[in-house]
Amino acid sequence: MKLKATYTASDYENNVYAQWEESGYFNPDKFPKSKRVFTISMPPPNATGTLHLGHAMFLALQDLMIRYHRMKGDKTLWLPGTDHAAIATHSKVEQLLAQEGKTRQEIGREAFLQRIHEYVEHSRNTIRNQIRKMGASCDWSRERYTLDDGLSMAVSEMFVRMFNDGLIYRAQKIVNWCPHCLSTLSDVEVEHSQEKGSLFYIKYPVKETGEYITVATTRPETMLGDTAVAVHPADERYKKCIGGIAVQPMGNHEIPIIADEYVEREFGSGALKVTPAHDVNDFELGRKYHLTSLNILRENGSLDLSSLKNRPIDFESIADLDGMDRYKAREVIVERLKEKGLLEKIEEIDHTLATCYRCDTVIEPYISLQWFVAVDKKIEKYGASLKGLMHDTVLSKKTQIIPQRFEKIYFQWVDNLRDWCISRQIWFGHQLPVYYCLESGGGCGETIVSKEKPKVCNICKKSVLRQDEDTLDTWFSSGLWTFSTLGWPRNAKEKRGSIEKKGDLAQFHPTSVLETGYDILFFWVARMILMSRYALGEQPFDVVYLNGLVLDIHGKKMSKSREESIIDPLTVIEKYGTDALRLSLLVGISPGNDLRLSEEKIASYRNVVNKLWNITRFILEFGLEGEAPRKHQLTLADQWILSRLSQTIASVTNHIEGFRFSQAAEELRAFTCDELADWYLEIAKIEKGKQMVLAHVLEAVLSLWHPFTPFVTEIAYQALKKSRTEKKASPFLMVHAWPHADEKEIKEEVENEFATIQHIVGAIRSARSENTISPKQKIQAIFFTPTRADFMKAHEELLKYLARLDFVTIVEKGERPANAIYLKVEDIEIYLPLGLMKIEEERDRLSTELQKKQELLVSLQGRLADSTFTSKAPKHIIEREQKKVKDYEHSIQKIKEQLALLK
RNA sequence: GCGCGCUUAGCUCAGUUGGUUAGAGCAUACGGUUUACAUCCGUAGGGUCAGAGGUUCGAGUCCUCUAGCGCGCACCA
Repeated sequence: MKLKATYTASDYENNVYAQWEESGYFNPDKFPKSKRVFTISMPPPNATGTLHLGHAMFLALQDLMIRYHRMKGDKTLWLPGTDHAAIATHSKVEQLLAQEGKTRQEIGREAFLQRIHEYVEHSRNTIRNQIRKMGASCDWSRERYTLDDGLSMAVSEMFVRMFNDGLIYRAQKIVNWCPHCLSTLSDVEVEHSQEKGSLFYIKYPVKETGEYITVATTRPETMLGDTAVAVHPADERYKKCIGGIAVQPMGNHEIPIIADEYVEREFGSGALKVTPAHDVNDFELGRKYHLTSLNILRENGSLDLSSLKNRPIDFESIADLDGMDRYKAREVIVERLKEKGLLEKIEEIDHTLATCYRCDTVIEPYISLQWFVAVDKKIEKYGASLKGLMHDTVLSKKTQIIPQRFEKIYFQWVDNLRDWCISRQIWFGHQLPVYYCLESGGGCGETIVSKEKPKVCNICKKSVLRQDEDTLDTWFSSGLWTFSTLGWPRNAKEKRGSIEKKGDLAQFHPTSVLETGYDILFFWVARMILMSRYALGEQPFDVVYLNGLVLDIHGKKMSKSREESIIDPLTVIEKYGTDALRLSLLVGISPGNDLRLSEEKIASYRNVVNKLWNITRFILEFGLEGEAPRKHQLTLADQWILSRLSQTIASVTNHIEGFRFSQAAEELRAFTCDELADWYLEIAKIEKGKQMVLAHVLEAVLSLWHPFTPFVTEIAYQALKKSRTEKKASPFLMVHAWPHADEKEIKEEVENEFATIQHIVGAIRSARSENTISPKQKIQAIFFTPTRADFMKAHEELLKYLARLDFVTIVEKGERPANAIYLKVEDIEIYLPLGLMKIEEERDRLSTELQKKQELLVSLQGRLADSTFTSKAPKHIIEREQKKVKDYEHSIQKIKEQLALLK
């Protein structure tokens, strides 16, 4: 195979992926003998839109782990899929409909769902192909979708079980309502943002005294639903009004003035209007004081005054507000209050605004009959509540979170969790497995919770049953993801209190690692823990690795930033290759910390990929059918690279096991570029007989890189394979054994000796550069070494070549040359006698070095003179410092001598 | 209000259990057609590790406080 001089990823990647996929090695069933199992459930991308850099990052991270474990010989499953993402998909398709001038209500539930399914099928295909573009080696044969029959069945099963255990209930409560999505939202789906807003001070006449009581509110439109005014019982200002009647001026509604310690005297006017139907706290007050709840909002956020019609108020004066949008109504009401002289003032304040996480619409607290998961209720079987199970899973380290600081955040959230509202009023999703026996059909009104639609009511035996039209929170089904995808409940049998798993569920659950962005820790990770502990009594995963978010160069979320700063994965893949993109998302990052990605960074990793390519090209051009050198024929350089390779294998493996992927890659890059390419391959150009070592090192290096840059390494490996006649080659690098760190190859002495060579060469190169001696100009060098003349002689040719020397003299004793550049490496003195040398500059250089060394010596001597240091520091630290003192003293002496010679 | 994170070279960021003179990539400067790679090679410059205090023989690393930035949670209308 002839390789091109530069690696052009787009020429190869699609083809390589197709070969991998066709080979069947993505499927763990191909590895029946493996004992250890490694599983990742892929976080299902939404069934909307396309792949963005966040996806690219998690795909890169997970594929890295998956490929590493597969090469290690583990039975490795990466299960892909997509999430129906109820509200997100729903509103996306509604938007598309709107472009055609239609609404979902017009076309009806059936037709609308059909439209969604068509849309989802199309975008799922797009997503699948984009996941392939990233090189993700997931098992497509096990791909799942949250609305699959099996997964839908799991959802119903879970709902019924939780209902039967009393963990799911229906109740009338204040919920978060999104007037745009026309649905409830759970607490996590509400975002709180600090905004500037107006606090309106409104005067309510007090009936008894004819005076006014001023209330403060940010939402004047809700005053129509006021059923009380509340003050603090000890507030002197209002004491006399307590028990009286205030007149809500919009419609002259007479409402009681009550006292409760909940009211903060310092905030606003110290008096609070109570609107039980539209505020959580007011709802509580309403319950406490048996106040009426007046719902005055429609689902779309416009005013609904029907509940006021038959009340003793002046309805006519407000009738025109009916149907008006909440914000318009706010303006109108404020205007009218102004006219009546009842608006005391408007104060600008900072307050928190609750918005929908999907559409940014301001949510309304809304009284509604909804379904909830009880998180505090004790479950007999476990002797703990769902909240307790969630807390325990992380506390007891059944699941470990990386980075650890998120454990604290997790606990804080779990411990403050309130019951989870799970019913949604949208059409797309899992319809609740709840049936009502219709009274209108002559039935008893019973609520029946059942996986299948019952034929008749189990109480009255009437058969007019209607399924609840609501659908479940999308995170309810996502919560089951780790086990519903593995065949739960079919693969789990409960026997005498314990659960017996079989099939995929037995093999792959609990999964090994859950890797996702920290932004869905609560939405998803916590819910999976809840569901798995409840359904299976075990954690869904042993480790949670949380990645940071990908930001643009300005530090903004890509999803929220301006168009021009968005990097599209497909575009950069086309330009730089998938491997380069993957590296840019894997290196220089740490878990839980955000990443600012620039195109320059991707380009720089494209260069690393290209380096790998050229290393392969160079080695292959050597021809690899050489004779294996016997051990004693290995040169210093050979032994050195083998030693360094083993060290690198050990270190990279260790870092990957410890989830320090960035460090693993950096060490690998340092080995590959700085040691293998810059030193060993250069030496290979003059030392012959390196074929076996080169092939061995190349194979190991490609293997180590494979989880990071699967494409280039696979192509290189295939080329390597072709140039060898070795029988035992693997069909793909993807399933090649992970390199083994051979401890016998690690030789400290060899590394030290080679380091000496490197230092000598480095010193000479540096001196050459400082004296602007062209690299092509060969110079001569004199080495003075009383103890290492043999060593120097042995490596004379190497030094000549690397340091571009034409004449070398090695002497053990005698006079030092005057007027030469003086260098010293360990106990080897180097003199570069040169006419070109500038004496003044050399003197400056030596003086600077002398001064630096002297300063270091003084500080070292000070440390060693300190008895607390010598008595408390460990022995090896002290010895190291003592050795350094000796070295410095010697160096200083030599530099002084040399300075004297320069006169 | 409670909590978390960040602050290290011009830029983007690493830095596991405290221990050589704190690292990388990019950028910059200088020099280079050395039988892979100019997507290259060699060399160099560049840091009071945000500030103050503390623990320690020793702190970028541990503790306390302060400042700036970012984020999460939270029912003050």
